Amino acid sequence: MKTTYTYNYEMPSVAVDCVIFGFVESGLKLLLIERNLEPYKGMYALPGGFVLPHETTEEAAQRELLEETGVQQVYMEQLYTFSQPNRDPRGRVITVTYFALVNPEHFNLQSGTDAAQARWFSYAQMPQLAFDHYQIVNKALERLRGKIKYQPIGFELLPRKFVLSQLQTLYEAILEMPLDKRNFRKKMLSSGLLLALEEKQTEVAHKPARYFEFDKERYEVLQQSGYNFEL
Amino acid sequence: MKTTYTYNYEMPSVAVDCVIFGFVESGLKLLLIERNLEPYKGMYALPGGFVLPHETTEEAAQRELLEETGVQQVYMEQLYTFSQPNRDPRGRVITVTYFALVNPEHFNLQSGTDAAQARWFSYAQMPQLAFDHYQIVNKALERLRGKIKYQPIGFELLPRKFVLSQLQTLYEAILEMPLDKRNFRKKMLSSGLLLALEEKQTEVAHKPARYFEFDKERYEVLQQSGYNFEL
DNA sequence: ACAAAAGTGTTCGGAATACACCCATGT
DNA sequence: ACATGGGTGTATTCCGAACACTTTTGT
Repeated sequence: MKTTYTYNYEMPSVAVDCVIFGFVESGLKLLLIERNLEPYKGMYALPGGFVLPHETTEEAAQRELLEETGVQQVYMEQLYTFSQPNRDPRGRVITVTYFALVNPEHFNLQSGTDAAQARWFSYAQMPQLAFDHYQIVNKALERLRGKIKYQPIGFELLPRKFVLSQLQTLYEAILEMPLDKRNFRKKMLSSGLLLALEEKQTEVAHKPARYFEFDKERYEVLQQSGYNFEL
Repeated sequence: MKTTYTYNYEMPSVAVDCVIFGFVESGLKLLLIERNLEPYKGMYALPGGFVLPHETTEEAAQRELLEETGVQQVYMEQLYTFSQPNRDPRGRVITVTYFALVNPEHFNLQSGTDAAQARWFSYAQMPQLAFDHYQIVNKALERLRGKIKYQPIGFELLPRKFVLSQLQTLYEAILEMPLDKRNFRKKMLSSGLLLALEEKQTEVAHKPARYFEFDKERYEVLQQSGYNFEL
């Protein structure tokens, strides 16, 4: 049941693009790919591609993410749909964008794969981007900042076990403001979403910190009963 | 520079659908249109249609809203993009949805126009809907409820001048919970976003209430300086 | 011993909540 | 005079913000 259709430049096609955030070297970074095809060959762009006939846009985003970076099973959420008629010089392309939070533990940019062309950039050091991707990144950042205040999504960016100061550094990086250590700990610990592990840091030149895990099951239970995480 | 591309599969087409909320007869209602074409002929559905080649999805939504209901210049916001491959029996249609808040003052369902087939329904009395429109309505309600707590969008649903009890009734209808009168007034008045008018109600069989206006300019100024409305 | 980050409590002010009666008008 | 919704103040509780010192480890 393969069919061939011809269409002229006026018909929209539908693509997806992903804004992938990672917390790398204590900073919030996003993943960009160097384009090796025209248009915008050689420029950096968001990972993405066209939606296939049998898949939802969500599935397309997951597939592209996997193909281009090797990452699977990440927190992903629909961001916004961009539809300026001239946003792609090849013709009318409407793009449904997603933002994803990846945990560096499950992630390695491997040479020899498609992901080899991918690099982490901080927002400040980001190069000029292809298409309207700069706009998309801005929208994603806005959403991430809004979201982190009332949903515990920060954990998606950290390794499974982490230390409270890492979590605080992450929040400070996203919100771009310093937070008070005692108040931050108080709020996090009292949320009941952190599972204290026995394990502590070793080989650090200071008092070793306790490791914690995010208690996802607990969060889901609490959510059912109308609980809402905040800050 | 017209180009022709060939694809091996059917390309999706792109539509828009609008969830239009109105505050009618002291209740939150949404506007549905009876379909007079197959598929789902005779069923109710959200107003919407296909995106034209030269317009953004936002423009398409505004245009459809105007064509089908005669309303212009309303608060409108992108909601979500739905892309289940089988959501439309005619073929692959991806729909970008919007939600809109209309002020009944600027709005009349006129017979003799396209809008004649439109009717207000409360969520509870809503008939079965065509396509996946029920899902879309649920998403819109969720968004409306989330949004009204931290953005002063309630005013978009009321006439230009209104009375505080109307505003409270509206909030109660959206949030589906009773609110304390004194606390509600305190918060609203202290927000600085309400402009007290000299005018009061007339011909009411009780103490006449003062009219207020939403001070939109003030809100925009406050927003610039980092202010955030809440509840 | 020193450097470096972990860990810990209390005070204060402002906001959220709960709550009940008098007022102005039309009938 | 009565019914109807408009309009008002206070006491209490809870939460966010500010703030400094001791502990544990490695070097």
